Amino acid sequence: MRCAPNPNGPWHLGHARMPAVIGTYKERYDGSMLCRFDDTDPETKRPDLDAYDAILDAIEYLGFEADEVIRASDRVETYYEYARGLIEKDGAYTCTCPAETFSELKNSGEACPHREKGVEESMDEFEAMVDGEYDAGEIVLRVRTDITHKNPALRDWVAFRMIDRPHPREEAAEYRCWPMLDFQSGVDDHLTGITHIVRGIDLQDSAKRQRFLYEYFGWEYPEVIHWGHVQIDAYDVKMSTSRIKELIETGELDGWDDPRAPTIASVRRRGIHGEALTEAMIELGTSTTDVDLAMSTVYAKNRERIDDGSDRYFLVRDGKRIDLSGDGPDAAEPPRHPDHEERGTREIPVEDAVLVEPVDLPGEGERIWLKGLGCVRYSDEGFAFTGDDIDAVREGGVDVIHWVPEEGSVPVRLRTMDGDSEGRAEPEFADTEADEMVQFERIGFARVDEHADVESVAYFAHP
RNA sequence: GCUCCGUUAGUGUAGUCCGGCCAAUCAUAUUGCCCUCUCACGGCAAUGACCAGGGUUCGAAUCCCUGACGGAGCACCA
Repeated sequence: MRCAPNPNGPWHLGHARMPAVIGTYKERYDGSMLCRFDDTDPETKRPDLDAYDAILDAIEYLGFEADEVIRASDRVETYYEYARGLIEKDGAYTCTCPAETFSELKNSGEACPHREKGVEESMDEFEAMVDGEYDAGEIVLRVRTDITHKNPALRDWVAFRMIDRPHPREEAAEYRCWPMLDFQSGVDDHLTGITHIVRGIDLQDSAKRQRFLYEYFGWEYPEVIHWGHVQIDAYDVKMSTSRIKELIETGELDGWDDPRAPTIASVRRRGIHGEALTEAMIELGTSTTDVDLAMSTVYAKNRERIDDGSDRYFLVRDGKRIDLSGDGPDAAEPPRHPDHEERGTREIPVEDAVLVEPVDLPGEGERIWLKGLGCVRYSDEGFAFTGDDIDAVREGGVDVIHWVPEEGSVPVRLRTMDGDSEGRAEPEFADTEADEMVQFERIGFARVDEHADVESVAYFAHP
């Protein structure tokens, strides 16, 4: 099976589906995965040189490795060879009709005058195309199918066209005559021994077009299935490479890994495991209808993977400072993980003030339990220890909240899909390492990104 | 306009090919209860679907027809 990305930019979340599915099938049926970069359009879908590696990296993140990696732009001579073969079989002809003219003829089921030209003339003109003697738009090589086919999409489609702009890859910069997807992909699928093709419904007619090619060459067409588009809830940004690129250029997104971007790089930075994404993609199946993937499914799968390993910390966002008085402990020592006593406890020293989230503030005169520390009563003087024991909580009268000490807590920027929020975390949060997953109690899981002098940065993964 | 394809709970999915075992599976979501010094994890429960109408049949989510709705292609993009 093959994954045939166009390296015209880093991947968005929808792209994860292909490697997820074919990687899973490959493992299940002992198959092989080819990653073929279909980079045959230096103009409209111009390859991005950084994207080649970024895509391979994304595949690895999703939990797979391609058995073989090839680039269509390295194989142009091969495509020329098969084009010559096709012309010899009288299966293709050069055509100088302007696109619009041909389109009108085609739609009324009429052949253009070039269709009847001889093999020799087409061959000569094709060689001239290869030699770059034409400019873009002047000439194309068409596959002779059935000009009266009831489906207009299949009538004499274009196999090669001229492109003036050099390919960004140095190795391919000299070519001016480029194959279209249907030709290139069709030839490659056969040559590389692809047995099963999975692709989007937008390419439904592709298989039908390529069958004409396979017919001429006497090849057997692979099994092919088409799936619908994936949309993901939870994002305001449309899942489109060009759209995301645009938003980054205008500065509305910080980059491909901005938490608001529906990209692989983004969820990766948030600490979502590639395998969680893969599993969610697998469960979507391969139906031809459009599907909506709920991010909550991805989160649920990720939570299964990270909950056990994520130590707990307190983070207070937009903290409100409250004085603390009365007779209480000097420090709280809550467990690092409620299910793993052996990991020990955190130490949170407290002096005479704490920060709590504004929404957690109890009403005047009411009690609240500062987790790990004790019960306090709120008044205009601040919090005062009441000396109640934990039964106050067990009996249901007092809510438990998280908090941080005013002294010693560390500033944290929490980057989320809804924008950044600022807060302070308990002192030991400073000891976590970049890339570590933590759970901010009563907030959710986050990936530690960096500890800088001014503030620490964490990326919010999910509740 | 021409040509394809699809429609099971909020979301995804199983079942549809070979009609009965389907008063429809599983996951996720939501809600409630239990556990708990987190609104995590875990346990229990509840909610919620076969697009519509005809036909065939003893029997239809499953077969046939019509309609509605949705998607895709008809590019010198992939």
